[in-house]
Amino acid sequence: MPLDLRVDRSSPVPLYFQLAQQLEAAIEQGRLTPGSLLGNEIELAARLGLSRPTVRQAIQSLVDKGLLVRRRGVGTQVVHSQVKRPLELSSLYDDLAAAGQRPATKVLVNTVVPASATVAAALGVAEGGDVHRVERLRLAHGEPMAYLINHLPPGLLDLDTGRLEATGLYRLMRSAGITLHSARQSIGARGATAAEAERLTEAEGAPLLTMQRTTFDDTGRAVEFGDHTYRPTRYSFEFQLLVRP
Amino acid sequence: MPLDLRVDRSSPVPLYFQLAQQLEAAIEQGRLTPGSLLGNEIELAARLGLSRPTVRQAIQSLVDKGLLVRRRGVGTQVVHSQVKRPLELSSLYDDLAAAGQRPATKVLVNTVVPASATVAAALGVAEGGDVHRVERLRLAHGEPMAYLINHLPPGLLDLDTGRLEATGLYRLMRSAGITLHSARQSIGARGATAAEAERLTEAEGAPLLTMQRTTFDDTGRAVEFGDHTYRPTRYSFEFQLLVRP
DNA sequence: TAGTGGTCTAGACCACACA
DNA sequence: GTGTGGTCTAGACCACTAC
Repeated sequence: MPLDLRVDRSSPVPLYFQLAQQLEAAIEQGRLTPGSLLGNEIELAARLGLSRPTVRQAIQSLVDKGLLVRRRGVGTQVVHSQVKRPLELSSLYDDLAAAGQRPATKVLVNTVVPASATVAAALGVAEGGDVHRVERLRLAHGEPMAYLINHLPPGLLDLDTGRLEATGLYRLMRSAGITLHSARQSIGARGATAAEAERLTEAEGAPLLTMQRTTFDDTGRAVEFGDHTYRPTRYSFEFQLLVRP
Repeated sequence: MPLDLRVDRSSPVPLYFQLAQQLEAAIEQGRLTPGSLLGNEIELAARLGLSRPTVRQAIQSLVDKGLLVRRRGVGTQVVHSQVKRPLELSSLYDDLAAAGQRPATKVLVNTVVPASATVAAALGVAEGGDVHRVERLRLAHGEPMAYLINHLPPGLLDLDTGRLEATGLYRLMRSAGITLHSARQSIGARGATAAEAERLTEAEGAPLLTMQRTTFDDTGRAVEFGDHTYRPTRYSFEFQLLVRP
């Protein structure tokens, strides 16, 4: 049975987007099986009463997501799954909540401090100038999982301790109207210092997973610099990435 | 002075691609400065003798790369730098060579073995069936940096030890006509076992950075499963990522 | 109000894969 | 040869931003 696709021209949602959503849902629900051909663009456009460029735009967005593959002379095929979500700038809090881990946050430090050389360089502010410093302990099922140190430029955000404990930093930023654009990350490992060990209830010298990240908004301004340590027995970085064509 | 843009209609290179390349080069060379407006699409199209959709396609490709930002009612701006390269599926060998680290590879194992349960699940082959197993020690400046264990489905590739020592595994795959599509990665940390410690000239229990990765081609077939350990004093994962809009 | 990007149309010709 | 996606055109109207 052919797919039941239709678009609503009275909706404010763009036509290509409506089509892309329906195709994605069909793939997710298995109504479009991996490896199957989508049917050619011209016929699909005619069937839906759309122009070919509009149909192409819908298909292209799913190709960009890695769900479809196009081959000239062959057709458009559904990728043999394995693809779920590309790497994205998600907060640890949301990741944990999505995994059903009942995350909790304890804000241990929330203050304004003079910027160290490292922080100043990362945020593009003057050394010794004011920056927000936040230190948080992230727990799952009551067990410490990560220790998060973040620095933010002054005046960017109202960092309320209560809200920091109820949600993630990125969610706070987005709801403050900040458009996140890109981030530069470095992931490594090292032995825990005595202070780190105590915070995370590990032994001194125990292996820790570390991440440093600077996040930029769409004007190129650095909006956050994070220095995080994770207990590797409790957390690892899982992600999917697509090969640029 | 306005940008000197031009397209060659006799070239087999698509017009939108020619334009995108020139804009990207202008950004990279600073002839288009961060924050500057690109000028509206209709005028740009008229100036180049192109249609607006073609110009839009060029601009869109740079937006996807994170180099430009479009705002309705405002215009198209060059992002305030910081953006260099998105996360991509590169080989450690190429990364090291690009950083001028004179990488070297010692192939320690290159044979066919029966698939373990883990390998069989990752590659989608029968447990106990034949798979290629490759173990390599990666060195930089003569120092061990990583120990790489890879499994590949049988018959996919001619795994010549000489070529494995001269280049990276991904380069070999691509030159064999395999179209890499996506990969699923997990990055973590743990203490070194006695065997791992000896391979990497570390102490037993020393922190190691670990990565497991399964790579898929565009038909959805798993083409490689890697289990790698890195010396965190010598290597960390550095990458940039873009926020999906 | 003026200017921008966002969406959409109805065609056209070409390059490539496959039988 | 036939069918597919890849590229390109010359318009149109709309939504949002800034003044």
